[in-house]
Amino acid sequence: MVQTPTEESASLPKVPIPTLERLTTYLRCLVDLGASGVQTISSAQIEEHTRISAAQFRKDLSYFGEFGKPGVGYQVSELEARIARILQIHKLQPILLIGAGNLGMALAAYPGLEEHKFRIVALFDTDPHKIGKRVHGMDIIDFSQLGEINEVLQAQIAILAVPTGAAQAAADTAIQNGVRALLNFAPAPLKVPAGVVVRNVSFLQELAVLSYHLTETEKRGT
Amino acid sequence: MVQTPTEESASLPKVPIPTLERLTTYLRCLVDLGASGVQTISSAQIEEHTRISAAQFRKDLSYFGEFGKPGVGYQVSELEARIARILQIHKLQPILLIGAGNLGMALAAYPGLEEHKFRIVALFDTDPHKIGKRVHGMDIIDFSQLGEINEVLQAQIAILAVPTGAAQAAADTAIQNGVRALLNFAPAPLKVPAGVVVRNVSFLQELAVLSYHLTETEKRGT
DNA sequence: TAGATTGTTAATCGATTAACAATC
DNA sequence: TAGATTGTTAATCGATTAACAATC
Repeated sequence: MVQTPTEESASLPKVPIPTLERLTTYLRCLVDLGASGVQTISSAQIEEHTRISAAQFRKDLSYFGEFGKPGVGYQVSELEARIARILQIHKLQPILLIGAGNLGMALAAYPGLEEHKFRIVALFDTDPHKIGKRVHGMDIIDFSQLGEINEVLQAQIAILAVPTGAAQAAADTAIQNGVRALLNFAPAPLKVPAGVVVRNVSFLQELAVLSYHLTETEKRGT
Repeated sequence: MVQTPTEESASLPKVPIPTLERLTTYLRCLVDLGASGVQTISSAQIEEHTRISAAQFRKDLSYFGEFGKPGVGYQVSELEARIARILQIHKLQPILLIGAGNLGMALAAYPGLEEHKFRIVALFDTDPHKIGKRVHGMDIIDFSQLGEINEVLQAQIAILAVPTGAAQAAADTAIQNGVRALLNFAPAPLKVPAGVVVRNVSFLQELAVLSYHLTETEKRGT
């Protein structure tokens, strides 16, 4: 397997979103295995640990090149490094956090982010009572200063933890100032220009799906 | 259109998860429209508001019965009520919240839950420093008392906002005491018996997908 | 070489989109 | 009746699963 120069770009085979989501699961599994001294693993072992089928694992990796040796398996440390690189979290990934309410604060305090090379580098709010306060080693900054701040920080990812009504405006400002990817916690469908990616997280949606299944399983059981 | 007795059960046509997720979007849209006095809407208007195609909307509804009148459209109030019923949020849906850390507290404080008929009825933790404290009108209860508490409360949904290492044990206890649906914030794949539903929320997964797309859009752009 | 396990191709499954007959 | 819009069927698209030739 020769290290082709444009391994991950080439002809852009369009990676399915579910594949990208599973990549983080593999990565976590590899980190754990590596920490416990395992050097080499097979796709069958990945299946045991993650409950994701061996076939699915191999198919997922195939979007990005070749990673293993037939008859042998995968080298844990190499695979780990390459997946991290694919997800752009081999180096620290700076993030703007907009909204210093309950959710924003909880996210700012979440240690898992740093472990995965995501770092919240600035925390914005519009509430004068909050601006200037220190949270988790960061000052809460006036949202109107986002532009000048991000000229320095150059973050491309922003988390929106603002009320529904403020989400679109916050997104617009972020995008105007260099942000190209948004994690949106407000239950409002954002309009963004081409080239900007949005992922929505909705607790209500998740709970509603669960709630529906309560009746479903009831019926099947009876 | 005759109101068949078992409209939503019948032959269990297996509703796709994406359909259930979109149901909450329709519901929110209908609530908004209803509040602004709209009586009747067409699937085309739903598309305008939600960016979900009219065809998709009609297909989604078709899993649950007939809701509209050809040539006329849908009655907002009726459709709203029926979707709420499908999702089991026409009545208050009680929820146990396990873990009173930053995330747990933020969720306990989230007003959106009550608006959608979800109510956190008890908040558990194992930390003696937290037990007994009052948060948002609720006492933080010793996790070991979950069983006796839920004998009274009879909640079937639990939110797990605990550290990764504690997730499986917390899930097991919850399930032993009547919980049949879990919203899991820990990045660990839970093992649960048949009949129990789990939804996982992973900020890291979301951020990783975004992070990947930064390079992708770069390449396409160039 | 024989056994193991990969990467990939083909078959299956499921969800979305498009088209249209039924009906208000 | 003519126009609008539904619910459903068929066509398309995309992701997952299974099978296997290539290869260490």
